[in-house]
Amino acid sequence: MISQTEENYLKAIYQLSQKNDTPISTNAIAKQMQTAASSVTDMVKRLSSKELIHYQSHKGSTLTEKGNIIACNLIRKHRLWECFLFDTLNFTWDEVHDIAEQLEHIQSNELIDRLDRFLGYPKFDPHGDPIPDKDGNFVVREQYPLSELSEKEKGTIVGIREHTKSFLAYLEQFNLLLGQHIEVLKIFNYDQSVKIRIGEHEIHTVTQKIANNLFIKKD
Amino acid sequence: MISQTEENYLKAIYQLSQKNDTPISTNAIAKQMQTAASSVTDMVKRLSSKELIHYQSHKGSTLTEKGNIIACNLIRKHRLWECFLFDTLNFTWDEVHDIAEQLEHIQSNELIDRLDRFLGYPKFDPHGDPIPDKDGNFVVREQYPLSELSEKEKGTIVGIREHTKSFLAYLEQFNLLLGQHIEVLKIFNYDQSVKIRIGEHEIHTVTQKIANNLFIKKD
DNA sequence: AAATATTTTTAGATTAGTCTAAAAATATTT
DNA sequence: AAATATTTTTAGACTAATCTAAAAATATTT
Ligand SMILES: [Mn+2]
Ligand SMILES: [Mn+2]
Ligand SMILES: [Mn+2]
Ligand SMILES: [Mn+2]
Repeated sequence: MISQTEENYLKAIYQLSQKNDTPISTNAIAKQMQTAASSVTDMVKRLSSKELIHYQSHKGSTLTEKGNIIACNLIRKHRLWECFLFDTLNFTWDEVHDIAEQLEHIQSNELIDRLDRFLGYPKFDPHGDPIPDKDGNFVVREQYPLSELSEKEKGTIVGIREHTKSFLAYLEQFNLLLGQHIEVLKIFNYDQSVKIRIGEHEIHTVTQKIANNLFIKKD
Repeated sequence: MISQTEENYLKAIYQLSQKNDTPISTNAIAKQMQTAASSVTDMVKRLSSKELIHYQSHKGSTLTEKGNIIACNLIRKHRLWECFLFDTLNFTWDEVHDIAEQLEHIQSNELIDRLDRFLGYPKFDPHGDPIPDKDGNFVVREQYPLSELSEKEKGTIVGIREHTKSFLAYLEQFNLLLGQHIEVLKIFNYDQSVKIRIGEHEIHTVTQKIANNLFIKKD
């Protein structure tokens, strides 16, 4: 059996591997998990002996096939529970993550299958992140950071790069929610800020930082 | 903070206290929790130091006000999750308990409030057991074991005394499910077995043991 | 009341997961 | 190439939760 703690380490390694193609350093895991590096060394040895990761002293860790399946399934469970919390129980998108962190560890394949069916086999979670199917396949979607669109281009908000509470709160404030239609009205050369129309009426100018963290599907 | 293990001990003590009005013995807890008695001694000392139970060496344990609130809330969560699994995800009543054992430990009052609302504030779980409200109040229901009904009496199945898989499987087999209307046709003096009509047409004779474990609300 | 049986606690060990401080290995700068 | 800085591992300790075996306390039988 695999413990919740072990699962969390596998997930951390999985997530760090998305950004980075090289083996994941002990320090990087420590930072992600908010633990001491020495704790990580202990844990990667254990995970390695269970053949869930490849680990070489001083050279970092990568998931094995087995480890990858577990991590991917954890992501699947996390995101399906986020859908449930958002769609069914009407939590807001900034509230769902913390509860899903707990729910993702519930052990029952049947439960996840039935939850998936109940939710209508969603392909994306409330943050626009793709939900892998049972075999770990993700839907890929053509999307661009808002900062890469040109003036006059139109599209729909489909995802976000950052998931911090403060970013989510900002977006909520200005109604920059998933599914909103936007049009790029003007790009200011001076600081790369972007003036957009949100929905039918609202006009708002966002900084380059915001524009960089908002994913748009072009119409 | 209180750990899942501590919660499970509190629940065990709570449940044993329902049947028994005296302090709960270390051995009784050990049996319920399927652990060594020495492990229980360690744990009751810890729970006592946290003021969740009253414990005196060699004299047993009882819940404090604080411990009782936690245990009761755990029961509430367990039963609400069972409702969700049964009503919303269409699990059968013999499947829900094991998954609810895990779900009951999810920490979020907001989640339970919303789940309660979503389910329509149910008063009883899929086994007919009452669901305490936020303040720990249970609905009391006038019910009798089938074995206490007389010939010709009619009623509705509203609960069960035993919760074992084999008992649930038996009841399912003969359609003796919650909400079914029954009528006592004949009580056999010889072995106290009871011939009943189930619903409109079915006729079945149950042993005294079965009759004793089925709760009926008289019409 | 003494002997015997049962229950409960203590003693001592183990495992998972964590920490701090020191040592060792690797990377960077001079 | 040597000195310095950074990263990683080791050493040793701690807590929660568990166990077995032995000791102590309590209950039952004779
Ligand atoms: Mn999340
Ligand atoms: Mn998400
Ligand atoms: Mn149950
Ligand atoms: Mn139940």
